[in-house]
Amino acid sequence: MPDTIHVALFDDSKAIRDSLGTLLGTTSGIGLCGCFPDAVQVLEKVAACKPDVVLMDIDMPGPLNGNGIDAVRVLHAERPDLPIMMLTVFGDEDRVYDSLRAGAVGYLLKNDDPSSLLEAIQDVHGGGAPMTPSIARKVMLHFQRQGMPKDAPAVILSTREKDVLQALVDGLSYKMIADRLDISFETVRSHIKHVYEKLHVHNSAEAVAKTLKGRLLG
Amino acid sequence: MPDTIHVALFDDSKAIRDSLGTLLGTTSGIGLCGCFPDAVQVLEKVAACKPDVVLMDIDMPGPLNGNGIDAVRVLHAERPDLPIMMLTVFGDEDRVYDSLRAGAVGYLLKNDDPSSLLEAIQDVHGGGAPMTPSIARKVMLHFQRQGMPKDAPAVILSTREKDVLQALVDGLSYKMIADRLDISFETVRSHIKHVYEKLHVHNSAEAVAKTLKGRLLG
DNA sequence: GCATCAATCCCACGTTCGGGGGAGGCTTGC
DNA sequence: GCAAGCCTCCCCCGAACGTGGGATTGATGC
Repeated sequence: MPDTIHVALFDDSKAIRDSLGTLLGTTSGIGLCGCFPDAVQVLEKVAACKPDVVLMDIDMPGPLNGNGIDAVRVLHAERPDLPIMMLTVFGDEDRVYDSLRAGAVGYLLKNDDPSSLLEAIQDVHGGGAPMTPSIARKVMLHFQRQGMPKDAPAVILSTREKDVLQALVDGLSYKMIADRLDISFETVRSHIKHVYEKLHVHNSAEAVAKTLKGRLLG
Repeated sequence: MPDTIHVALFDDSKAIRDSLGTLLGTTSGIGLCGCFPDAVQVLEKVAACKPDVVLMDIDMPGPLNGNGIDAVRVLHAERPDLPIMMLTVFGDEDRVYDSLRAGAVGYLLKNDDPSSLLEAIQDVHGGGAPMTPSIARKVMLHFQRQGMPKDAPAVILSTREKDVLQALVDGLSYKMIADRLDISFETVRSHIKHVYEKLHVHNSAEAVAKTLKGRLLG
């Protein structure tokens, strides 16, 4: 049966392993080729059972610092073409996001209904990346941030505006900026107000982040 | 009615405008605030009808080089917080992908059933980014491509301290950080106090700068 | 058992920011 | 000439921040 999708499952919860394992093992078109309570020596385990798709619990205790994300990093580095899907619970978006950065291609909720799970596995095996809109949005933000390689500068700052922005990046307070540039406190505020408008930000931290990530300054 | 989502629709097909417009106009919780056959002067049109969400046909003729993607670019540059969703047909993945690069946050198929459309609009308005697995996978590839070289941490932050620091980099206020991490405002302040001590900084701008320059976070 | 530390929460206090105005002088370009 | 943009300065005012003290719980380590 060449069109059977072989799945390896990593989860420290026996209940999950049992229920998910049974579901996967009894579904036509999908076969459970390995089932593990931890991800130590994940490379060896994967090499042994040769899965097409890996399901990895996002929250697994173990020597790999307490979750499955490091296992994803290791596995993805070694086997970049092997799709990994995270198992998680509702509301754990930050770690899902970290997992995606580590190399996972998607995730599914442990309490999704069976048909969704199977559909997601087929999506992944078929080259897709199932994710919810809110996760997708986080990915999009980072994706678009570097979307423009060498395009227009996008934001045009005046000389003085660049000066105060640089000073912000250097961690100076408004008062210290005024001193460095030898202008009044109010002028500093005025420039910063304009910078915030142009960058579409609302505080110094965001301005600095956008500046450094977008290389707005020399 | 503060909980009504105001939608602006751009599509050159009268049939689509009529059917979609009627659907949106008659759904409670959603209001059609503008409906246009082209995207010329898109900024003015949007400014006039003040939508919460923009629906943009991906394939619209006009002076803006033949599709709605340039309109997205223009609109997103000026109004980065205004979510734009593309209207497309099945199998048009490359242009959907281009749209996402241009700043759209999601897309929907013109022949999706009405409930999916409405759900997607609500997703987008709620900060999500609805997309299909195959589109998501394309995004993921580029997203993971720019894996960063990991240097020495130099400074050891606890898990929670990294969380709040990341939130600072994202431009959030203390209040918003408390909300994101589901902890109290005071706890956020406490964590940030410790982060500042460890990084030897005295404000958020400096902390963000040191973080991004030193690659202290994943 | 005890020390340590991370993580959570609280209070008080002054300082700093952020956003909303406005205004005058200056150069640049149409 | 006049609009537009930049640079400079000023006011008000509320919200947010930074720093100084605490406290409690739980896990970890010796």
